[in-house]
Formats: sequence, C-alpha cells, structure tokens
Amino acid sequence: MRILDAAERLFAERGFHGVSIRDITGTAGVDVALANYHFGSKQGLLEAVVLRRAEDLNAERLARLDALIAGPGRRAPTLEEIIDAFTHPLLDRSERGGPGWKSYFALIAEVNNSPEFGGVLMTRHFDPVVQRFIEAIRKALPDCDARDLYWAYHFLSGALTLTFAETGRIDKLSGGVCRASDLDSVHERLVPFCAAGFRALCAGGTSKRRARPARAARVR
Amino acid sequence: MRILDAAERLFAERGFHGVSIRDITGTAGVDVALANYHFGSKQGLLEAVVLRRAEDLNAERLARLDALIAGPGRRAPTLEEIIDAFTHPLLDRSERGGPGWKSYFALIAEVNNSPEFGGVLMTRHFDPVVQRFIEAIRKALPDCDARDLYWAYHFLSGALTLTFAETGRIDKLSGGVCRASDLDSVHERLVPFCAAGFRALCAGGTSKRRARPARAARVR
DNA sequence: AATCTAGTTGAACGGTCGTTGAATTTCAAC
DNA sequence: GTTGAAATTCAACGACCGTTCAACTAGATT
Repeated sequence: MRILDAAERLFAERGFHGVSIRDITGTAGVDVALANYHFGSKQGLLEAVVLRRAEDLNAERLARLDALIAGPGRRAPTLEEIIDAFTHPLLDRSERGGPGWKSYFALIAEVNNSPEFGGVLMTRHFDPVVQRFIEAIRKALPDCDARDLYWAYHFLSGALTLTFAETGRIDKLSGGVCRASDLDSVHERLVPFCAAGFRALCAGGTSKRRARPARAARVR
Repeated sequence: MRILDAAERLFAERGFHGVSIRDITGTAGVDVALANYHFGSKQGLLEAVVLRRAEDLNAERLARLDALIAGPGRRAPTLEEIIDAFTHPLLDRSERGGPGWKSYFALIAEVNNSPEFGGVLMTRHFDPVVQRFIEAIRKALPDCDARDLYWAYHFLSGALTLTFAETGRIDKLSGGVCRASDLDSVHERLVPFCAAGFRALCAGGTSKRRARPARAARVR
C-alpha cells in the first residue's frame, strides 16, 4: 500500500503532527480522501503503520526464541543468545529488509518516547512478546529479583530504540569515529553491553547490587 | 517566564507540532503575538526552552566531574563515580527541582529521538559536556578503544533518556512491580548496569570483546 | 446487460495554523 | 510630567488543517 509507505517515511521524518494527510497522500500520488476512507482517521493511519511491521517483527522474535529454548537436544540458552534473539531481527531488517524498515525504526523511536501515543501503541503491539523474553531471561538468571529484571530490560529498550533510530548524533559526537549506519558494528557491542548490565543487576540476587553501588550514589 | 513554562509543559505532552502557539500563550495567559515577539518564531521558542535548563544542567555536571578529578588529595575516580556525576544531576532535578524539570526531561527525550530537531539542538547544547565525560571515562578505562567508548556512551544515553522521560510504559509492562516515577530506585540500578556494560566493552581492549560475543552473533 | 460493491476522486466544510504590523500600555529615566 | 523604549495587545493575513459527502469508476456477481 503506497499510502502506508508514504506515511511511514513522513511520520518518521517529521513526526505525527508534523505531517499532514495531504503530505502523505500527495507523496503517495492519491487523493486526500483516500487515507480517511481506508484508515478512518489520521490516528488510525499511524496505528496501521505501526501494526504492519510489528506483526512480522514479533513473529521473527518469537521464532528465534522458540528455536533457542525448544531446539532439538538444546542446552539452556545463554543470556547473550536470548538478547540476540530479541535484537537480531531488528538488525536483519534494518540492514537488508528494504528502505521502509529504517523509517519504521525511526518512527518507533519517536512513538516510544511520546507520552501521547507511546503508552497505547507500544504496549499493545510489543509488550506481549517482551514478556516472553523477560521470562526467558529470568530462567537464564536464576534468583533474579523481578524489579531488577524489568529495569534491566528498560535500559536495554532505551539503548536499542536509540540505536536503531539512527539519529546520527553519535557520528557528530565521535567526530566520525562511529557511524550510526554501521549497525553490524553497533549490534556487536549492544549485546555484550546489555548482557553485562543484566548480570550486574541480577546475578547473585539483590543483596550484591544493593551493597555495591550505594557508594556511587553517596558521592557528594 | 510564563511562556517558557507553558511551552515546556505542552511541548513535552504533545510534541512540537502537536502544540500551537495559541495553546501556549493561552496557557500562559498572554497574547498570541507575545511568543513571536520574544522568541522570533515557534522554533526559537523551542530552542529557548531547551537552552534554559541545559545551562544549569551542564554547569552541575561539570562541577561534579571537576570535584571528582580535581578534589583535594583525590584518588582517580571510579567508573561508577563518573557515570553518577553525569546522571545524578538529572535525578536531583527531576525529584526535587520543581515541576518543570519532569516536563523538561520528557521533552528532551522527544527532541533526542527526533530527526528534525535532535541533530541540531542536542549536539549544540549537550555534546560539549558529554565530550568531557567521555574523556574522563577513557582515563578510568585505559586501553579502551575509542569506538567501544563512544558506543557504550550511546547505549547509556538511550537508557538515560528513556528513564528520565518517565513514559510509564514500564509500569504496565511489569504489572506495577516497577514504577517509572520511582527515580531513586531506577538510578540505583542504572549506574551499575551501564558501568558493567562499559567494562564489558572496554576492559582488556578490543580483542576480548570481539572474541566472545561472536558466538551470540552466529546464532541461527 | 443490469446490478452491486469497493475503491477512488473532486470539491468543499469549518476551524486552526504561524506570523505580522499597527495601536496601545507599561514604566523607568530624565 | 514628559519622553522614549520595551512590552503587550488587537485584529487580521493567507495558508493549511482533518474530515466529510456526493459523484464517479472499475470489476465482479447475478
């Protein structure tokens, strides 16, 4: 659907309110009224854009997770493998999934940080799968406190979202040493970074965590 | 300035394009034309909102960093202390800095993930201080590859931004076990999470990192 | 061939948008 | 008390907004 493609790109570039239906239908080469006919409203169009690729993404994520935990004669999956199953589908699609996917991830990053739409859209379309992954991580990190687990996922989510949005800020900050478009390179670091973070919070139960960083929190 | 306060809150709630100048001046109780008179344009108003608290934030961050590295008879600061100097000013202000600060951090999260404004505003107002912190971390993690360092900061930045935006998504995801508004609790975990991530990427140079997670990347 | 439905178009609705210029008020300096 | 600049208001500009509805087209069904 050309309307969805145009909406995806423009919403990602300028945000929901920064784009008019006329911008979208104009880019798609169709009449203004067609958007409302197919999607009911501008909000409905946004939701359709989010939903379209979310289904594919969720399916691949779950397939990878199932392959890890139910593979024939499989040992228990490592934390790194679980995180990779969660993040690798994004890497695949952004690098080799066609041009729409990069727009999609930039859009998701905006929606994710938007009080207006984030709460509903993200929860509805992504949280069920996230729950499955958190359960898997819980098994890989026994004796892990639930709060620590959820917060660790929260940090992973923030890093992941910013990374695949490819805002290009890191390019400027690093003076060209890092390129946001070099996703393979980032992903290679994202997985061990987050795995180490998870272990720092979870491994050994809560007591270890509370004892150590209190020192840092007491600075000044 | 009442206009800045109103703009800060409304921009945070509904995004730049989701708010009209009339919304802002109406909330502030002044005439429509006053916004353009003082700030030139709607974009100028956004920039003024971002700049106002950025200065205070940068000053406090640098003061804490200087106290760490130049304190009287001070040992070399730990990684946790440096990260805390970077993040604690956010915690202080969000919890005890008045109502405007929470709006501000939500706004920063949106601007940060926006291709439209993020590139210019974030780079201009925050990157100089970020560079100082990355330099400090580099000294705390000798033999650290520059790319690893920048990418680790990138992940920290994403986690930090999402955390202080307090989108409340974690509340739903965790079924109430975690509350985004409980910032002390999050911060207590954010520092060790990121410190462990930095060490996983940087400690021992690049060879160690490249050897290990390749296994996770080769899954499937 | 007639009928029906989904898809598409054109035109228009009322409303809101960012911005501007002239008129008015405020208020400190003289 | 007058002057003058800064601050604020008022009214309006043209442009664009999301949405709707009647009209029209295409293609399958009868």
